[in-house]
Amino acid sequence: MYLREQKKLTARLRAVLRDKFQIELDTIAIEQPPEIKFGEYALPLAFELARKLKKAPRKIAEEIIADLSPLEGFTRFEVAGAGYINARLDRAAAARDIAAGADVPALEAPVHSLVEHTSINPNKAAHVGHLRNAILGDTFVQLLRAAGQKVDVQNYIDNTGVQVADVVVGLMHLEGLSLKDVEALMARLAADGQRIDYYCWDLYARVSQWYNANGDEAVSQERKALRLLTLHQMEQGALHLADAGQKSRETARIAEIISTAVLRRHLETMLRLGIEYDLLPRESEILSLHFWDLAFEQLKTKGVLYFETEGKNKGCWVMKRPGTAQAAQGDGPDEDAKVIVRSNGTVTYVGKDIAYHLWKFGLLGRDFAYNKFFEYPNHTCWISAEHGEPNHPHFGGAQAIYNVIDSRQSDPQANVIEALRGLGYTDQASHYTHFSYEMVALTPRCAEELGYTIAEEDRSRPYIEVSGRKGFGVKADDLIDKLIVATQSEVDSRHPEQSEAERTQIATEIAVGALRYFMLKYTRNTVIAFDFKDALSFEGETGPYMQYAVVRTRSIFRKAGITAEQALADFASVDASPYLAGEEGDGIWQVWLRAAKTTLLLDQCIATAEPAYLAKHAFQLAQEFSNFYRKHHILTEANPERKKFLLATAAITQRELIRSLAWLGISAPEVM
RNA sequence: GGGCGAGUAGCUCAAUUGGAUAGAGCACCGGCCUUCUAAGCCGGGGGUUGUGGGUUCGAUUCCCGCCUCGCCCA
Repeated sequence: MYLREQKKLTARLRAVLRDKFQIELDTIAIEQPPEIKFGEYALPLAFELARKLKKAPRKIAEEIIADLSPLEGFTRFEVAGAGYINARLDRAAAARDIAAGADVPALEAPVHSLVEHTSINPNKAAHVGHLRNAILGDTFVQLLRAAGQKVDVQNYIDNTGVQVADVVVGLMHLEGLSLKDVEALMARLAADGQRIDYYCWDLYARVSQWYNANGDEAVSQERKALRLLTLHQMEQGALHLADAGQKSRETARIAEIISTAVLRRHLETMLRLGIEYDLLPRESEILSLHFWDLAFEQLKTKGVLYFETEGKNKGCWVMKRPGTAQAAQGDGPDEDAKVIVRSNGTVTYVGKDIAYHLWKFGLLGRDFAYNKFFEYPNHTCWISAEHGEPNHPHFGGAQAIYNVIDSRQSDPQANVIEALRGLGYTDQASHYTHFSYEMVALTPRCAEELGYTIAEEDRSRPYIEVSGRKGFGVKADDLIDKLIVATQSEVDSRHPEQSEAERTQIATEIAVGALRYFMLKYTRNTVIAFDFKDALSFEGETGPYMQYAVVRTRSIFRKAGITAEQALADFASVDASPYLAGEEGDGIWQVWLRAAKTTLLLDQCIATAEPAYLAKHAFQLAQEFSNFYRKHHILTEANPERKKFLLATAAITQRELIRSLAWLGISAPEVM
């Protein structure tokens, strides 16, 4: 309702400005007055026009107002402050409208989007930083789908990278395991109910330590050479080169076993939070299907890449960095250029990423093959393959893409976008969003709680970066387990009458709600300094607070003996105007107005790629309802008409809160 | 050295993208359970928005300088 009326208002304003002043404004700022008693919309545009028209803002505002009314749905317009135009809605009519149904955002044409998130190196357990990524990504997927978009969810897997190689080195050279031994290890871990990702977490940290060789430089070099050799063997094996040899095949096979098993664990971990994927594109197929060769041709033909013949990048294929002017002729080599193909012929990460992104937009001229990999209750997650199953969904060829990748990768991401633009794909480049976010770090106190020794200079810092290499961090499953234990004891003591299974179900929903809200309440470019005290909090601005508000509405309808839908239907015949007037009415109207803004928030979150706004919206709605709940006792209301109105207030709150929470991936239990 | 981001209440964060009296949560103090679930509500204290200038009707927001911190690139 709010968004629709807002659009109506701005459309009328444009018409008035055109007729009266012959002015077209590209954007009309619209906001809410500081207090609800001033109206629902505030327009500061008279200030802007004052200059252009050489008139006092108040005078302009008055002239505009004269032509604004009558406008259906609005009762009056008035000038306030130094020249604001405040618009008042017909509250009773608006309330009927809100009760009748949620407005859907107008969609020009259904867009096919592709969201990539999670993308954890499959060599260790997921940690809190990965949770932020996956929760942000998954929430954004829900938002896009709510707006009517067709969305593919992809989780890119770097299964042939140096991090997987490190774990392979650990298995083969620290543990001295053969391929057969690794298979036996996997079977043993499975039999003991141990998590392979946890095993790798420790091994990865040990290998990283081992490379240092206690500071013995010569030994260290030797061990790092072993890492490169292993990486090389993995690539050879992935390419099925005829001369790969037995050793490479075995190394590649171990890498595949481990990375696939760890990947499966990641999917299980994320599924605990309700996060699902459609496709897992892997680097091994980008290599074996020679995506790069096709991209390289395009890049050379269009002149995006050029062969450097001088300077430090001599012998490399390079591209100019975004924002820098094309290197001037005869002005020496562009030393700042980004190397895409090294002088030894190997392709950099950015190079492979360019090829992959051409595929995402359907511009590469080649496709993956696909196999089924993971079954969810309602759909299948596919994985890239060299030779796959004949019948598979179509992936790639998206119109808009969102890459949920932390802010440290903004430089390579910018390079990929620049390459697309250089190739002439400007439309695609402008629909390429690096959905960037800051890392999750640990507070020094949290690090000490986990048993890590903290250097003196780190102790006074607000946060310490997690490091998989050092095995320093909070594992995702550990955190989820901890949250469930905490909520479980609370639910057990509050609801002894419920069955064990029901209590566990409720505890899990609350734990997930707490975790997801915790990761979503911060705006993307805020570093989260993780602390168990904050993450395990269920009071104040938290997921459970909002779930509790919904539970209260459920309880009301249970005792009232009607459903929320009925309450809204019953409200259709009520004249709410007496209950929406005056100071008391202002307070209740606040709840209605907030509820009516959900769709506006959905729009804003998508436009800015910022889910935190919706998280805040849901919290504020819950907060306003809690306030209302205390003040107005619904079930004991004597006036039957007013009771219908109060029930409707609870019903629209419930409807909009559940809708918003669902997009955030937070469910609302029956009781808690 | 270059690029990006950040600096707001004791702490953790917001601020509708330049608008009306800068708001929440936590912590602290005081009050409210015989009424729809107290994981709640109400009240209180707490601010020179890092700093110096500039732009204008108006700046936490935009521009320039400086300071501090983080990340990326070399």
